[in-house]
Amino acid sequence: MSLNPAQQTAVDHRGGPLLVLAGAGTGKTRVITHRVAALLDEGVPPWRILAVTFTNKAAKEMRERIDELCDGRHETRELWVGTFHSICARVLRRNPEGVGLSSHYAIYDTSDQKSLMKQVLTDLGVPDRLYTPKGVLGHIDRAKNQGLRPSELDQLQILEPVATVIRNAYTKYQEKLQAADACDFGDLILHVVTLLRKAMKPSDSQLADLDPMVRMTTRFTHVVVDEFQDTNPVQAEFIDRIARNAELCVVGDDDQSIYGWRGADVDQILRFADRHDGAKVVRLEQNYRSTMNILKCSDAVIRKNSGRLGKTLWSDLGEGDPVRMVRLGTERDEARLIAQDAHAAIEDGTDPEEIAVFYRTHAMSRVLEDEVRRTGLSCRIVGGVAFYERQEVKDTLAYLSVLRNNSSDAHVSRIINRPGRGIGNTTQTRLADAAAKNGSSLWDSLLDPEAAGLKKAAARKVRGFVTMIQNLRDEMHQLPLDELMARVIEVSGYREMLITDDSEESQARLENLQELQGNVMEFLQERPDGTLDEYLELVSLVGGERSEGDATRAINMMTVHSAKGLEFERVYVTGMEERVFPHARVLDDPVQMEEERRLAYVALTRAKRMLTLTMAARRRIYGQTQVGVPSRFLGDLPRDCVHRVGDEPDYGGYGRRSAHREQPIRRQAESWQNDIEYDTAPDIPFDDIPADEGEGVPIYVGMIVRTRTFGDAEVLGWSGSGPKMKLQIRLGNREVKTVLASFVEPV
DNA sequence: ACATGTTCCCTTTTT
DNA sequence: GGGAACATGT
Repeated sequence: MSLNPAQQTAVDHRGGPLLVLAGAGTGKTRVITHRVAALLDEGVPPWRILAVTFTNKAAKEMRERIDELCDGRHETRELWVGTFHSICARVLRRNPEGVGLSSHYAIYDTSDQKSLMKQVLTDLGVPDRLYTPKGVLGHIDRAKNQGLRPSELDQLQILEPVATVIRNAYTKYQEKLQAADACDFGDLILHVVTLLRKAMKPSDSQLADLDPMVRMTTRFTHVVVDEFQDTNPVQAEFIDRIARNAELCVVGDDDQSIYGWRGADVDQILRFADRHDGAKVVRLEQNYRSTMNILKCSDAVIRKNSGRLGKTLWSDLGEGDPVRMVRLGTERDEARLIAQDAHAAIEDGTDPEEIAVFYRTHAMSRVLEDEVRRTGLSCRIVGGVAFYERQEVKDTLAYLSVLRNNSSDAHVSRIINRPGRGIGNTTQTRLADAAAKNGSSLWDSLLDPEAAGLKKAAARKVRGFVTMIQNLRDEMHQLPLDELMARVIEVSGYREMLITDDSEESQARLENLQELQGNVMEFLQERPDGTLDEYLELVSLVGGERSEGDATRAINMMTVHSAKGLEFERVYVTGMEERVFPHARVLDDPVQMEEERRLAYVALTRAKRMLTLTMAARRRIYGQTQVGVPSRFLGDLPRDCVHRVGDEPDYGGYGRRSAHREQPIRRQAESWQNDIEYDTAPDIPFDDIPADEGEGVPIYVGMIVRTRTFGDAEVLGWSGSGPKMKLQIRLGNREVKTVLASFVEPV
């Protein structure tokens, strides 16, 4: 299939900045890959081209598709294709000294960050009920996303006295990171930007030619950025600086900006044309993915946002089936319905890989996974508890990390007593205190355990640990990576521990370690001379994305966020309820609500042929039963594109749940397969659902009740029934509480 | 030092 | 409902 005129224009444009506004499914990736291939064909050396994406998956796909297009004509291995984070890690690995790191620097993930910050807050003697590691890190992260260092923190306009605490914590946190020869995700970008800023003003122009960072700013003649709407200010600065001598082409869709919470700023794309003189703007509006019914629904949702660049997608794939909107009793029913419907579709010949189930939060995945598996289908959870987050995997990687960088306390303390070797809490605390007193690393204090005040027995155990690491370190230089990892698992006693403990869980962990070893071998196959540093960098950055090792054809399940960029024949979007999607936390913030709307837009536009939106009348959310008020997004859908399916109106309270659970779902699913329309509940999505019956006054969400202790409050949900019924209520000061229903009375 | 019990938060979304 | 951090008991 050849490119359409707009796509061709975007591929061909040369000589100035280019902004491609690419709606969902309009062939954005095609444009990028064709553009890169065309550049190569014109004779641009591959190492002068940089392509940046947001996820590793996207990077991988892009590289593969470029490879395909080039068909061996060019040395595509020399192309720089990667995520912001992996590109920056790569630059940093080559020039770490400028920001005080060694070339063995470790990359801290969220839990490493937290344990470090906990230490910082303790050192600073900050009241720990007021400042949680997570909260403080949130501020710091925000600062880093904007390219701000501790001294520039006032630009965030945090109020005193919080600002002072944050500033001190930020400063100290960076000191500790540096002492640990480590950096966090935010630093990867910010450090490189810092280096690039310095490189921009070389003091001596002759030396400048030799400075690797200066060369970095002139290296690339073509830079392409995907998903530009998701860039935050530092990332944008990084691009500007790295592309100083390059033709810059950014591709994105303001309607799909869903990472505002991570510091992404839609302004980057909205103002691109203003900031880059003579920028050409190309709009891609022909959608090759979805039927018109799906597009009309998507458009109806996104149209309500303000401040859009604006575009209208069209497709010549026909009207297609109506979008299905289904209300069910509980989240269990919802899951079951999806499982059965998917099952039926697969029996009709649909490829399971072309089926996807989306949810707003990870927590919702359990029930869905459960029911899908129960119908005998295999499913793949994309993201979620990532492989590299597993304890045994993290431990093994921590061992490897300590082998070449023992200054990272977080890693040393992670493995010092795992598997258990009798170095308990007391001992560890003593060692940590000694390290703190000497201003040295934890590892240094292990070298002289007596100095830390340890008794003989404890000191001997510590020595044993140190010797073990040192022996492994000696082996490190002689062994290939895969064998080294095997040695670590063996010598550390990890394998033995898992075998001894004969539980199912240990078995699974053992298998995970085997998978990890397979993973190293894969790495070595791809990069035969790959180093330990490179491997650890790779796994730290690949983080969330689970290895796609299992080749079984399975249904895909994921959050809406991780669905971006993907497409499926058949899509189910679950939890279409107020407080779920849109999420409860955005209800009173119009800005975040717009992002939520874009998120819904992303969800709907993933579907090619069949889109099903489901909601549950009652849903358990951390133990609490919440009443499902239909999502406002459902209300936005044009009625003539939608086919509504509701179970029989069920105005029973939660107490009747078990009776309800017996049959309706099966009946429902059959009704679909027989294509019988259910029109019994025409207006479901827009009615409030009365809740409890038979227990005196009916209770419903949004009802105002009076309490003796807290005053008037709004009912958010309930759990239990009869005298044990509990209500979740929001007080006048917005605080949420759970109280016994008997404590309140209607106003 | 480890096993067991208890409380507390939690949950938006990811590199 | 559930996992992690803390507390207490052996």
